[in-house]
Formats: sequence, structure tokens, C-alpha cells
Amino acid sequence: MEDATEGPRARYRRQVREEVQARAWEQMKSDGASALSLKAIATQMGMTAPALYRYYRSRDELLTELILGAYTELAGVVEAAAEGTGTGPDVVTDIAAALREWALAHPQRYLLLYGTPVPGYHAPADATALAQRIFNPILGGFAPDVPRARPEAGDPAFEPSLRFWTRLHGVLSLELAGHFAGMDFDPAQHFENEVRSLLD
Amino acid sequence: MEDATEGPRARYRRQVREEVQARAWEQMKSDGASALSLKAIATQMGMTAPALYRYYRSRDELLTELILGAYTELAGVVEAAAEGTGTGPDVVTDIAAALREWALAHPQRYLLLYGTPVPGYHAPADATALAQRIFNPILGGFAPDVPRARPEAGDPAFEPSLRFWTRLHGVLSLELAGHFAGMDFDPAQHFENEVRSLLD
DNA sequence: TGTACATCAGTGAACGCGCGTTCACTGATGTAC
DNA sequence: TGTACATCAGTGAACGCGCGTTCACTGATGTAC
Repeated sequence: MEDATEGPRARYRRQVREEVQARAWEQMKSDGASALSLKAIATQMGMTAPALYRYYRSRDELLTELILGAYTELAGVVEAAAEGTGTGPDVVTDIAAALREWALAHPQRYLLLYGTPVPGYHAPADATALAQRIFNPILGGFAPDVPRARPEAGDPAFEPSLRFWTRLHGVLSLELAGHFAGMDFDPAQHFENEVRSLLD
Repeated sequence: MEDATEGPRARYRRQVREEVQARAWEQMKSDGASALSLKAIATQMGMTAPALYRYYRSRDELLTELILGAYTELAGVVEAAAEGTGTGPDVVTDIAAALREWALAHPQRYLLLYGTPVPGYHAPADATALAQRIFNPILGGFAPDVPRARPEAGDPAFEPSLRFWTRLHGVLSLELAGHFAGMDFDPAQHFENEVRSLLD
């Protein structure tokens, strides 16, 4: 993060970009991803809208940075969980727990990555690589001793990992979108049950 | 549908409302739910925007009608599947197949019901009742002989039904949102596997 | 069957709003001598 | 340490756009006698 050669102007630019992102997430929290507005962010920061064009070429560029940032953040969380002590089933359980914790802490981030796509926006190519970075530790949890560069059809861990992804996303996305409202059960318990179902 | 006492004006009103809804779905197909626009629909129909206010009090009222309509449609599909001949496991399999077929045929409808909620819109109370109407046949598939009015905690079919919902939604929502793009596997096969996982 | 009237679908103008983005500019700030 | 210059963050005005919604109105259509 810190860079000794970073001059004052570069530092200031970084700070402004960070504040823009923070306010963007804040904005999405209340109004959803498609309500992301440069003008509103500028106003909140006490600036005029054109000023932000010194930092982002367009609204889409900001959106891209948010998506890549969220992917990177989640990848870090998942990798950290996988690298904690433990093997096999423990790894899977730990990754699942970390995933849920992150998703509940940052619902907009999770939904931006895995929810209904933002209309009119197309993800950049880098996103695919990051999606794989998240998938890899899961594969490692199911078949630790298989050497792999990226998920392949022949990988014995592929099917269980896919199950992991779709089952846990099923619970998380419905929970985050509020579709469990008014139903009389504990989502955390159901999530735990689903995690256990992956270990047979 | 048909009503002998329906006068020409009432019939015309019904037709216009139906066309509005059809165009609304069409519009969502390309641009997502939050792009729903009365003005655009009016233009497409060769009318001016204020004309539509003879048919809908507001954009929200149209959205409500779309949501309730989609719920009703899906409830019908699910009920029909459940009423086909067969018992126990067959019913569950049939409902799952019908659900997937409907979701793939009408992705916008499915995502409107179960995807990321439309920002700034709150579903009416009737929606809950319709959601239950969809849930009931599933409960019946897992424990046919239990009499029930609505899902309750003590119901032995509740847990398997919840699993049914979250697992299948996990596959369907990721598939519909395009998150399987570039991955080398067959979503239909994975869906089938997940359905089978529910029958143990 | 013919007319008079009430109903009501649709128009056109207007409102205020917020958006992304461009442009020529001002003025502060860092840097090189 | 002091000055001159280049860089660059931010402004203000403006563009064209689309939105939801209101209002007073026109004119066609169905209905009651």
C-alpha cells in the first residue's frame, strides 16, 4: 500500500479515488447498483461533477474498479481462510464461513459480483481471472493434492466445488435479497446444514 | 378469461393493459427491471405518455401488476406439475423440471421474483400469499400426507423444501445471470444432479 | 331507428428532476533552477 | 532560500437526454331515451 516514492500529488489522487469508491458503495447500499451516480458522489464530496473526470474517465470505469476491487477483496478473504491451519473438510468449512461472513458484511459487493448483472455494463476480461482466483482455494479444499493452474473438466474437485458454489450462493443470495423475510427459520443454521451436505 | 358481460370498453382496456405488460417484459429483457419506463412503453405503442395514466396510476402500479402476474403464472406452472400423475420423488422431480423450464423461458420474470430487489420498490402484501402458493406443492412433494394451510416450523417437509428452494435457486440464478459463461460444464446436468441430491 | 348526452381514451404543453459528459477557464501546488 | 514555470485539481456554464407526473383540452364512442 505505502510507497516511499509516492509524491504528494499521487497520494492525494489515491485518497480521492478511495473516497469516491467508499461513497459509491455507500450509495449502492441504499439504491442498488444501477443508481451509481458520479454527479451525486461529487456533490457528497463537496465538488462539482466534472472534477471527478480527473479521476475516472467515465462512470463505467468507476464501476469496473469497484467490481475488480470487490473480486480482489473476496479472493483475499477466501485465500486467507484456506491458508489457516487444517486440511480437507476443515478447509471447505472455513472457506464457507469466511464467504458468508464477507457476504453479510458487504451485501452490495456480493450482489455486484454474483447478483443480477448491471444493465448495460459488460465486465472486463480481468474479472474472469479473479473469479478463478476465488475458485482455486475451493478446488484445493476438495482435492488438495492435485496440481492445477485453473479449473478443468478432468479435475476430480470440479464437481464438488461447483456444488459448493451453487448451493451456498443459493442460500446467500436469497438471504441478502431479503427473500427469507417473514419465514420462520434460521438462515445461519440452514447455511451450516448446506455446508455439511458438501462434505459427504 | 372471457366474460360475457364485458362491454367493448372494458375489453379494450384489458387489451391495452395486456399490451403494456407484454412490452414491459420485452423492455426488461434488454435493460433490466430498473429500466422499466412508462414513457418508452407509450412511445412503442404509438401513444403519448400521459395516455397510460388512464390505465395505471403510476409506474409502481405497473411493476406491482407484473410481479403479481409472474407469481401467479409460476404458481400455476408449479401446481400443474405437482398435479401430474406420480407421487413422492416423482412430484419433486417434476416440479423442479417445470421450474427450470419456466425460468429459462422467462428469465426476467424469474429474476424479478427472486433476484436482486428493484431499488426503491416494495412488494405488496399479496406477494407473500402467492409465494406460499408456490411453496405449498413443494411441501406436498416431500410429505404428501400432512395436512397444511401454510408452511410451519413443525412441518417435516419444511427443511427438505427449503433445501429444494435454495439449491435450485443457486443453480438457476447463476445460470440466468450469465455467471456460468466460459465455464466448461453443462448447467442442465448440474441442475439434474442437484435435483437428485434432494431425494435422499 | 334516430338523436342527445355522458363517458372516457388520448393529446400537447408544461413542470422539475437527475443523469453523463464536454469545454474553456482559473488558481493553487509542486518542481527545477 | 527565492523565484519562474509547468502541472494539474477544480469550477461554471452548457449540451442533450430521458424520466414520472399534472393539467386543461378535444374528439370519438357507447348508452339511454
